[in-house]
Amino acid sequence: MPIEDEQARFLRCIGEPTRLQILKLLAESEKCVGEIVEALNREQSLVSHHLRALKECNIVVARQEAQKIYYGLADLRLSELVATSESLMRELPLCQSKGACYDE
Amino acid sequence: MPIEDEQARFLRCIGEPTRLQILKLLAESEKCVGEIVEALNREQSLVSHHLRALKECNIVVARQEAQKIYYGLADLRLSELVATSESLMRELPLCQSKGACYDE
DNA sequence: AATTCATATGAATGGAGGTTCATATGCCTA
DNA sequence: TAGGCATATGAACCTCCATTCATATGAATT
Repeated sequence: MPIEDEQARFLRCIGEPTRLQILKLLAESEKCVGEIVEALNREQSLVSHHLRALKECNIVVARQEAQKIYYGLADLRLSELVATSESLMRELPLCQSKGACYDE
Repeated sequence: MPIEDEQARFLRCIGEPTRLQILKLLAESEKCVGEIVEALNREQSLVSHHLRALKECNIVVARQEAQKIYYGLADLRLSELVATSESLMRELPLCQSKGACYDE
């Protein structure tokens, strides 16, 4: 199977709202599961499932400390990828011509 | 809804194998539907559906010339995004430690 | 106007994956 | 070793979407 299959898997792993929020959190600093759960206000099992997906794609690395497990970005360039994709999306042609889009 | 929803939509639009192939083709130069169909050896309707998706995300722009419709990248930085995401994926930690992965 | 070429559209199907619920694992303290 | 805290796992459900098939639109040529 061509490289595009793996690349698509990689991009889709990043391209999920909750996981994007997690990645933006981890771009600040590594965090344990409980901190992520609190910050996103989502179910613990949901966060855990997403962290598993990110880990399987090697986007995130885990470090255990007592009961807690700290997650961090596997590579600093991942936060750049997230940031540049966001700014690029905002600047796309039709977006400019139609005024305000992608409001927060 | 937060910006992450739109960003996820944008990244998932790029993160599909067939669409990635299309984007890499269009990174060379703009092409009409028939050329893309021939290059990818996929059904015409499938390519058309994917071009529609890319266009709705403003990733691609269309230009009509007689019966043919030429598609091109909406922004040159999109090909950079595709390329950097591929090289970044290849370099991720576990990938290095486990030897060859993402073979073509 | 009819036919052909180029592309788009719509419905139907099948599969992948996000979310929730319930439960399991594992580490720590008393 | 019991109990509680932190995280992971599995199944079930449901939605989204990639693909195919059949058909429609539209432009060019005769």
